[in-house]
Amino acid sequence: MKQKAGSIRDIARETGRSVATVSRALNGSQSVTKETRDTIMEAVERLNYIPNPAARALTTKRSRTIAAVVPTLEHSIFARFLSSVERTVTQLGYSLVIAVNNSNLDEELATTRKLLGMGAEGFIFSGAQHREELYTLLERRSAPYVFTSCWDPQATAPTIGYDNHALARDAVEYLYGLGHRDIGILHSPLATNDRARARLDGAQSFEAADIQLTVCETELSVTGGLKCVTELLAEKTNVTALLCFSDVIALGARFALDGAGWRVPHDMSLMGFDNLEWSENATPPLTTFELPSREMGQKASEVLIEKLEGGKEIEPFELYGSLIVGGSTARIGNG
Amino acid sequence: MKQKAGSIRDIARETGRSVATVSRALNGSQSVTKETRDTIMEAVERLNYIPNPAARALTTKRSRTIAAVVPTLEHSIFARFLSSVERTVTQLGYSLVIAVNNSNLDEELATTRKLLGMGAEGFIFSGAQHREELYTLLERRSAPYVFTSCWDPQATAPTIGYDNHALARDAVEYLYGLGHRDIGILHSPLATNDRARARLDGAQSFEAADIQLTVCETELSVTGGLKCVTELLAEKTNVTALLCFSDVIALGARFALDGAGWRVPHDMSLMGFDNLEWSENATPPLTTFELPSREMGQKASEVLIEKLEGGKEIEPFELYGSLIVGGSTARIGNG
DNA sequence: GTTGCTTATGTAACCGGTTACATACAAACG
DNA sequence: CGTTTGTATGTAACCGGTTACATAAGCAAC
Repeated sequence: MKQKAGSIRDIARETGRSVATVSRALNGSQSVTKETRDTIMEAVERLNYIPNPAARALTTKRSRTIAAVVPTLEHSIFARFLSSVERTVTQLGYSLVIAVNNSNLDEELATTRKLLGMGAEGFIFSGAQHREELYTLLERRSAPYVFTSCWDPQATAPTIGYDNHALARDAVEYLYGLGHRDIGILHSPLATNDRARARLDGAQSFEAADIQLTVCETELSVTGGLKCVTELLAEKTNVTALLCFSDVIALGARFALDGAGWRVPHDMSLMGFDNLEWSENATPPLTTFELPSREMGQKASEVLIEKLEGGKEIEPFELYGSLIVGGSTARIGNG
Repeated sequence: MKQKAGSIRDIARETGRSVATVSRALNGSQSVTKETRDTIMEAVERLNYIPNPAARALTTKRSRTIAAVVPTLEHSIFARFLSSVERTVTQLGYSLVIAVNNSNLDEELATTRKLLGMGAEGFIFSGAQHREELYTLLERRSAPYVFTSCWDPQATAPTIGYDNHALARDAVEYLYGLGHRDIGILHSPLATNDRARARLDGAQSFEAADIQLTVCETELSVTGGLKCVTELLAEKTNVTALLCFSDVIALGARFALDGAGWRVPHDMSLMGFDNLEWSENATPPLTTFELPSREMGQKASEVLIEKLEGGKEIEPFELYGSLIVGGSTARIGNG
């Protein structure tokens, strides 16, 4: 039935060496004759031996596993980020365990406990807002962790990400610069997401006597954006530009505008956040922010692993988004 | 520095019981007095003890880890699938390790070897086309595995998925039924993807004397669809309907049509595959196939875990897609 | 009060690696 | 030639759980 997977002692017996020598050969210690090593490797190959990871982890106290906890997998922005985490982690000889917290901090805490109990050594979280117990738990186990998708040097753990507040402020400034004075802001739910909150705060921090912001909270989805804009258009509105804090919402907004016969950017400027793949291909292409998700995934993985390998302290690291100007925004009056 | 995480012997010492009793209490054996159990649990709580997963895995020979190997994480269709795998696996007390093979079978083989060496017990792959060595490897370690996103009772491993061939054939039949005789087919690369191949074969298996298929291979992306259709429109074409084997490609196609001033469905019918979130919200909504990704993720996880727990053999399982008729396709002449 | 049975707990072996320390043998040196 | 030094390998303890088996205590039955 379940044949016991060959152990290091089988290889030792097979080659007439001791387990210590086999172990050394496998781990590339240089105090092993080339000849011995070859004999051993040949047997390993032939018997298709794979060292038992649990046994190895037990002695070395290393599982070489990184855990990433994200709010959801349903949005490509996280998929893109995770893809880069996966690549980096794999390249460095680690594995990636992925868990979803459904934007629920208590669920996140429980999940993290499970992940620790599963052997995860380092943790990547989204955002800087978490349960106190989470920190206690991780610190007691001295597991390093970082926060991503945000930038805040004061946070409990090192943040590896971009400054949502500043980016949102820049977005408003950009629209203001084009002459827009009455701007609609579409953001995803604030309750469970400190990044959304930071963006909204950032937008509102832009000061000008004659600016007017109409804020609308909606579900983070195409449908959400669509509904929200449909409602907005139903009432008489003076809004000349829509700033969506996610391209997904912007796509919904775009559909709503199309459906109502509003032309972009002639009748309404439209701006997003994330630079998803479709954004640059839309007609007109969407003005949006390119967020450094890939760099973020890579950097977060690297610093965690450096910390695990060399004990090197993790420093917060700021990444920068860049404004991508597409044809979906226009100077007012010039639409 | 790295304080040694408390062990079961610490709990034993703390409570004045033996390690065996502590272990029994933790694992819910009923031959432990309620009183003893309470004492132990209290100490566990107080000292924040988490059993060492490696030690546990070493004796029980169980890691409770499932691995999912997908071609890429960059497409939401996989994210949606994985999201459901993650949920199911977590609910059943397992963890999910995710690996990406970049649509490369050799990379997949190497990755799988690594995952085995990391302790994964069960495997979920995409498609039914893999290296021979993969099967040998998994069988030698008697690790159960399933193929998803396809349906083929003859495959090397149980398939949990839908019949791409039949779905594609149905799609062509549907368009034919609307009067379309000259249909453009946009599919993703065949070389590395047996699902794409099955869909194309399925489309071509629809027999009618007067039907004409124009086949075009393109990258699986918005840009891919856009380029492909732009080229198609550049030359004079009689195609009246475009069938895209992915909604992502269909979105690119849609942008190309918009850009060239072709109205959907008046000048061109457009049909996709996947039913991504934006599809139903587009104006007009996209005609597409809803693929049961979530059910697939759930089912695949369940059968693997049942096999691991109870040794219950895994049976192939067919899931069904359903045609979603949107306004993007119309009877010819009625556009 | 001896025997037998049940139940709660303890002792110690074991899982499969890694590694400190011991050993054996060869080359180098005086 | 004896001693030193260095290199390749072996022996055995250890990591932190689980569990077969041993033991002890409690209780009923004769």
